Formats: sequence, C-alpha cells, structure tokens
Amino acid sequence: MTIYLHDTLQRRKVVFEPLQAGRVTMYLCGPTVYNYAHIGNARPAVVFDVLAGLLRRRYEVIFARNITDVDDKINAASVETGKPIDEITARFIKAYNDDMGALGVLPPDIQPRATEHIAEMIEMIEKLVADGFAYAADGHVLFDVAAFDRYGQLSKRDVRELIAGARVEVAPYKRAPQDFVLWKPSTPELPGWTSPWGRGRPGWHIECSAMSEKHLGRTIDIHAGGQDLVFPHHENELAQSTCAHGGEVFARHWLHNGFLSMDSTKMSKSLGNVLLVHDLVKTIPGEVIRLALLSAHYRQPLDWSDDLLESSRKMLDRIYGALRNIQLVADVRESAEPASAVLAALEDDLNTPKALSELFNLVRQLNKTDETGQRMAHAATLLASAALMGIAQGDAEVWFSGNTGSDLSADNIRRLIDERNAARAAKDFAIADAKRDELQSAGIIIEDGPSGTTWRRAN
RNA sequence: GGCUAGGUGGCAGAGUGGUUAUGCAGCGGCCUGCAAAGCCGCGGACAUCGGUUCGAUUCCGUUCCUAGCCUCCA
Repeated sequence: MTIYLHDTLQRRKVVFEPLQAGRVTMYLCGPTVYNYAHIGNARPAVVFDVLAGLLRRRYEVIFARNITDVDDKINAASVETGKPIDEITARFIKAYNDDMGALGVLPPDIQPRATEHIAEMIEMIEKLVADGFAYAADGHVLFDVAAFDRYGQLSKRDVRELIAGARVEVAPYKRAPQDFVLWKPSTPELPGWTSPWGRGRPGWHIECSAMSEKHLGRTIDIHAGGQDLVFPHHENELAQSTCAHGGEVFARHWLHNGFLSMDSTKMSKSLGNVLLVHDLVKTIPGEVIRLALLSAHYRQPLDWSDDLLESSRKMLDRIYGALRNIQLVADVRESAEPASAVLAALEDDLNTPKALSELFNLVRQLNKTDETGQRMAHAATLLASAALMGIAQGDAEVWFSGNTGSDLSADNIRRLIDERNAARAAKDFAIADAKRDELQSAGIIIEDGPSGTTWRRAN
C-alpha cells in the first residue's frame, strides 16, 4: 500500500516517501497563545492528528506542533488586561491543549515554544546575514528577498507583484518592500532578548525555521498548516530555511487545510465570527465536533452550522447503534485490523468522507448479520476502522444513555419501562402506550429488541 | 486587478471517460400488539455554452457564480 498526499508546492497528489526509510518528521504550525482557540483553529489540529496516527501505523513518527508565545498580539493582550505575559501564555497553552484533548487530539511528540528557542533563532539569523541573505538596518534584520531567486514558488506569487503600497509595509530601513523582518527592536516594557543587533525580539516566521531544524533536522518530511499560512508565513520559512541550509530541501511535502466558514464567510478572529472550542465542548460531545471537522475533505472549505453538528451526531448514533448490545471479547477487539477500504481511503490524501462512507458499509454489514461470532468480528473491524479517525471509541451504552438529558433519572426510566412491559405482557396496550408516551415526552425513546427493551435520549 | 480553489440529487458530501458512493430527509415493503431501531427496495444530480470522443458529470476551452490568498489570521 502506498500513501498519497497532496503537495502544495507541486499542486498535485504525490506518493509519500520519507527521507529516511521508516522514519517521518512532521511539523505543524500551532497556535499563538493570546486567546482561546476557535473551531477553525481546531481543523488542522484534528486533521493532522488523523494523519499522524495514520503514519504511525507504518513509520516511526516525530511530530512537532509549536506554540507561538512571543507575538505582538500577546503583548497587546497583556497591556489590555494588565496581566503579565507569562500568565497569559501559560493560561492559553493549557486551554489549547485541554480543548484539543476534548476533540480527541493526541499530544504531539514535541511542543516547542518560541521563547525557548531564541538562541537558535539568533544563530540562524546570523548565518543568513553572514551568507548575504539578510541585512541589518536600523536595529532590524531583514531577509533580502532578492537574494533568493525561487522566492514565491510555494504561493505561486510573482515577486514583482508584491509592490509597495497598501499591501506591503514600506519602511525606510527596507531595501525592498517585500523584504520581511527576521528580528526587530523591542521597547523596555516589551519582551526582548539581547542580540548582536541590540535588545529585540524575533519576527514571526523565523521561529518555525529554527525550531523545526532543532527538533526535526534540516529537511523535514511534512510541513502542515492552514491555507492562509501559505503566504507569507510558509513562503518566508521556505526562503530563510533553504538559504540558511545551503540550498538543502526544507520540507519535502507541504500540506494545507482549507478554511472553515460560517454563512459562507471565513471564520476569523479579526472578523469576530468565531465559535470557541472551549464553549462548544460544554454542550456538544467532542466526538461530534471531531466528526463534523472530518466530514469534508481537509482541503475543501467547510461551512460550520447547527445542521452539520446535527448530522454528525446522527452519524455517530448510527455507528454506536450498530455497536450497541455487542459484548466484544477482549482479544477479538485487540487483534482486529481496520477494513482495507477505510485504510485505503485515508491513505489516499486523507479522504475522510470516502473513509466514512466505507465505515457505514461496515455498519450495514454488521446490522444485517445474525450470527454472534460473525457479529463480533464485524464489530471489531468497525471499531478498528473508526479508530483511524478517532471516533466511536467510547461505550455505546454511555453514548445513548450516559446523560439522560431529561428530568427522569435512569432508575425512573427503568421503572416506567418495566411497568410498560408488564402491561404489554398483560396485553393492556393502552397502558403500555401511555407509559411510552410519558417517556417520550421526557425525551426518552425506547426500543424493544430481542434481548429486552433499551432506551436512549432523544436528540 | 493578480493568484488559488470550487460549483454534484431536498441538505451534507465523495467519486468516475461508459456500470450513477455514503449519511440525513422523503416514499414503499419486511419486522413489531403499535412504535423505535434495523433490513430490503424506490425516486431524484453532476452551473452554462462550445470542443475532443463511438460515448463526458468526469478531459479541454468560454461564460456566469462562490470562497480564499495578495495585510495579523488555521
């Protein structure tokens, strides 16, 4: 089997092959920690969590997802709230990790922080200056875009079009408007570090170049992030890393996820139309949110809506419904392999919608099987397949009845069901139906099955 | 204006040069005391106009429309 991934640089799907056989290095641009993560920020975390898991089946994987903890917006938040920067970043790093955890995102192998890699950044900048790819001017250090002839290759942008004016900041210390900041001076009240160019702080792009080199090496296999990072962030990283490494390939595969929108408009912090993961997980199971994020292909746009969540919840109802009332023997479950159709879909550029459709084919197969041993085998395959996407791994009974969401306690529900069944046994269907109506009006739906009556909350 | 992606049945959303996924919703049947769940079946789609082809939703081009990037942003 072969893994295919779409590469932004080549604009096509390519066969994935790590530089070193059996070992994959992967870097994902993580959050800037000045606020809670919104659901759009969660998309790359979830999507590339699935990818990391998929790769781990076949390779040793070293997965780094950074934390940007030095940034103008963090400084602004500190000024605004009067709280120290460390307190703000510590708080939102924890919140980010907790929120992603609620969505079933496993921690990356390495979570490097920008402030802990200032020395590496300075070292890289010095190298760029020494080799003529960057210049110091007026307390700043700038990357000289003209010195890198392939600049613009990732975003397919013509440097000549990056003209001065409203689009690109013009500053007197720049040789050319498109030159970008590697290092900038800091004021006494803002965070700063001693450097050959005076007390200052790093520009935005240099941190990822320095941290990926330190933790993953000069050439990494996969560099991932949101589509909006293609330009300028990744274009600039590509330029500075390539130049600092004597022309060696920086990232062998570039992966970018599409955007989340609401009402066909991009969700973004600057527009203010954001839904925070922190709030959503209070009322919606993280699994439902995770499935919603995986219901469209990762490179396609995804419009967030209540309908999407409703539909995702119903998909999980169907999967858990099939798994309910099956007691899986431990070794059957543990030895189960995912269905090849599901695996193949995911290994084809992470085609999660296709994988889900194959998952539902397994559900149907399970539902129409009567024989217990066969059912167990199908259920185990279904579970192992769903595990590839990190969904439906919980207890089915808990899914349907863990939280009644109604005023009736589980004991009272059971009592009404017993009373109804007594009436049914006595063929007093008027009373039986009255009991069922009573349950239904309390948000409880009952199902008479071969092994007795079960119930679930109505959504 | 430049550059990228897209436009698929009531909705969501894959995919394919000829056999029309999957989930939800709808319809019919089976099961059930009746339901629910499940199973079986049905209907209904490939924005537009041209071109290539024996044949295009799928390839090429036109037009229209949508979103994103070009500035901090996943």
